[in-house]
This record gives sequence, C-alpha cells and structure tokens, in this order.
Amino acid sequence: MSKQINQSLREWMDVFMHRSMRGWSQFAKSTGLSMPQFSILMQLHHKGPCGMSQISERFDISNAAASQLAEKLVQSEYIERAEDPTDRRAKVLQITSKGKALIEAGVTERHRWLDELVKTLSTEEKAKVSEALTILTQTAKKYESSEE
Amino acid sequence: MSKQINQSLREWMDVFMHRSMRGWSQFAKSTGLSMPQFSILMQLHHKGPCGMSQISERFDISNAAASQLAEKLVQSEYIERAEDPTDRRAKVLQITSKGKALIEAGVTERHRWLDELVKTLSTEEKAKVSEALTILTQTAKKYESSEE
DNA sequence: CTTTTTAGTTAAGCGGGCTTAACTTTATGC
DNA sequence: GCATAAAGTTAAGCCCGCTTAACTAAAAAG
Repeated sequence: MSKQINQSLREWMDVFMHRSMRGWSQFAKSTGLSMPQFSILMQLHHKGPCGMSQISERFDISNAAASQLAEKLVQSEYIERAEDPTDRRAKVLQITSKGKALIEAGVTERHRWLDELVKTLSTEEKAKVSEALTILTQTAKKYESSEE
Repeated sequence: MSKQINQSLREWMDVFMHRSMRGWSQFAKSTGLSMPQFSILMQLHHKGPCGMSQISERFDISNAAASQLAEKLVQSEYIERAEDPTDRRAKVLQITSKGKALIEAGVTERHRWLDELVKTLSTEEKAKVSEALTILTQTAKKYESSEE
C-alpha cells in the first residue's frame, strides 16, 4: 500500500513536471524574459514582496546579480523597487499589476492542459481527484510552514 | 463541483510547481550543467534517443545551437552521439549511463520531499491519493498520446 | 546524373547572467 | 560617537547560449 502511493505519486509528478517545465520555459521565452528574470517574477508573485537579499539567497546568486536582474525587471515595469521605510539601506521589491498579469496569463495557459484532462473525467472521478489534491496541498502547506 | 476541482487543481499546481521547479534548478546548478544542457539531458532520459533536429525543434532553438549544446554534453560524457545507420547525414543522441545516473539522482532527491509528505498521511488518505493520482496519470498519458 | 533539399558542423559576434571588487549609504555594537 | 557590519549599486571581465552565415556531406527529386 505504501509502495503503491509512492509509485503513483512518482508517476504523476514525472508526467506533470515534464509538461509543466516545458510549458513554462516556452512561455518565458515568448515574453522575452530570460529564465532568471522570469523566476524572480514568479517568486514575487508567489510569495509576495521581499528585499534584494532574499532574492539572492533564494536563487543562490550574489547580491550584485540580484540587483542587476531586478533592475531589468524594473526597467520593463514588471516589478517596483521601493525604499524600505523601516531600514533605509534595504529595498522592497514588489510585482506590479503588469507583472501580475503576465504571470497569470502563464498560469492560465498552463491550466488549459489540466482543464482538458479534467473534462474527460467522470463526475465521480472528479470528486476523488479533487479530494486527493486538496489533501496533498494541505499537507504540503503544513510541511512548508513547518520547515521554517 | 466542476468549480471545486478546478480550484483544488490550481492550488495544487501552485504549491507543487514552485517547489519542484526550484528543486530542479538548484540540482542542475549543483551538477555544473547549464539549464539548456540539463534540459536536453532530461529530455533524452525521458523520451529516449533522438536526432539533432528533434532537439532543436523541441527546444525551439537553431540546429547550430542544438549541435553546440550536444557537443558539450558529449564532452562531459553525459550523452553519446552516433551516426544514424539508416541516414548517414543524421545523428542519434543517446543518454549514457553516467547521464542516466545523474538524472536519477535528481529524481531521487526530488522524491525525498514527496516521501516526507506521504509519511504524514493516514492510511485512508494514502489510499485516496493513490487512487486519484493513478486516474490522473492514466488520463494524462492517454491525452499525450492522442495529441500526436 | 545533376539539382535541390536535408542534417549537421563550425566560426564570428551579440547579449545575458554571474562573479569579484570597489564604493555609497544606513544601521548596529561597544 | 566611532568602528564595524549590512544592504545595495556599479563596473569590468568571463562564460555561455544563441543566431546568422558559410560549409560539408548525404539523401531525394527530376
């Protein structure tokens, strides 16, 4: 039983990840953004505003690199870079509505595939899948918050 | 109901994709391979041997670019480049055992997190998740083969 | 059998990401 | 207050991926 769930998770992740990674990199390319720039944008969309150092830490690059990438995103108006009112050395990076729209367009595009899949499921199957994914997502969120 | 499954799919994707993409790019970096090189390796591992043109088509780059990337992977012994016996203009790219080992190490690392999640599930939850993911995977595979 | 098309390679050159190093500005520790 | 540490920025230089263009070699078309 334990073996079975491992097996099914692995297979699903395999299929899903290949599809997903390819889709995202194609989408990133179509926007004209490089992958590093795009990843930062995703990060800001996903986790909300943060400072420059969090970016460099998260992506394991130097402060200088983060600063340069952020600069380009500011230039193209996908993010905003403001002074942190509580510490005037620090900056607060935040996605703009233009940036948000871009990422959400990507998400929507990625979802089209999932929607197609769901369409072919029976009502009963839909219910099962929905319940299972909710369980997984909840568990994952708990785990993420527990690891710091 | 249809709304509910869309919602749970979206949330699931949000959490799992971020985690997974981050993990892969960290892993790729740790191997010293660039993302383009790593992606080609993944592709060869996932879909088996193919020619140079399929690579350039798949990743939407020029033949020249594909050739140069492949050359580097050959140099580092992650792939083999042989002459296609049925068409002496063409080449057959194939992952080596060294390459396979590398990718599989990455997969294993990615799975560690999934295993942690599964551990915290009850027996009943495991059964539900397992069943649902099997449904999804089967559906996805059918869909993939139907789209060409 | 010649012409054209197809598969791949090679080289030059551009642009991007990244690092190190030097610097500015602001906060912290004593 | 003064020294030290921390957050970002800027510039120089390297490596890498990518494109275009020129080329080789083999298959297909006529």
